[in-house]
Amino acid sequence: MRLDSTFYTESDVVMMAKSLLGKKLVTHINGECTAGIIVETEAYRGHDDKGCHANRHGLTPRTATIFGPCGHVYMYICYGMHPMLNIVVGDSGQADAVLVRAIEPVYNIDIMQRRRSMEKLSKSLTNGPGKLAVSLGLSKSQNARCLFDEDSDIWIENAESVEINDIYAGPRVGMSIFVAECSNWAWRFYIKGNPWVSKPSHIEYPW
DNA sequence: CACGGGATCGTCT
DNA sequence: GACGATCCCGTGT
Repeated sequence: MRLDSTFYTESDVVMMAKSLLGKKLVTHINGECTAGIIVETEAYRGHDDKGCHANRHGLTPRTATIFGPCGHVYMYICYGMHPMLNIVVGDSGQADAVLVRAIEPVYNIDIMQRRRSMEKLSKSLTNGPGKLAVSLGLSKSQNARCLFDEDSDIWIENAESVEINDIYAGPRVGMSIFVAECSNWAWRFYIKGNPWVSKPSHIEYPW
């Protein structure tokens, strides 16, 4: 059962980044269904966060999706080749989004491996934002897709319940600590001890 | 396992 | 024309 529009009415992007942990992310692309449990996320907030595309560039053709309605997907290409999956948070005009940084593969894992050209199963299948997007068959063509439309090719389902004590928080990845003070914000969240998390953080904040 | 460099191109200046 | 919310592979330990 895909989560309906009410799940996406949470307007606090940091709360949403934590709520998404333990949820099942499902795609149905080219007739192939694959899924993984979200184990790592990052929050990006438009109005005061220099790490957020919407803040750095304002409203442009690319960032328009972030300024659009909640529950839609913001896909963009990083470093010219890596697709990134984000979930838009907040009503139109509120330019916030959650980056999905890692999933634990759970359904049709062999198909996910094929998409990544991986013969043997290892954590490298989905322990990074570009990797998980490719494993799920996602590309920029899913940009602005609605997660709660019944005929959408990507959606989210309830799966595991994650206690607040099982969540770690730390600084986001890829933010230069010398450029902006928001690089210190502990807006990267992951399930404590999960082996599919993208990279260990040396500065971790248990609750 | 840690580190470093190269790949590669859409997007914005 | 420069710059990434990254990944992969090579090298060295």
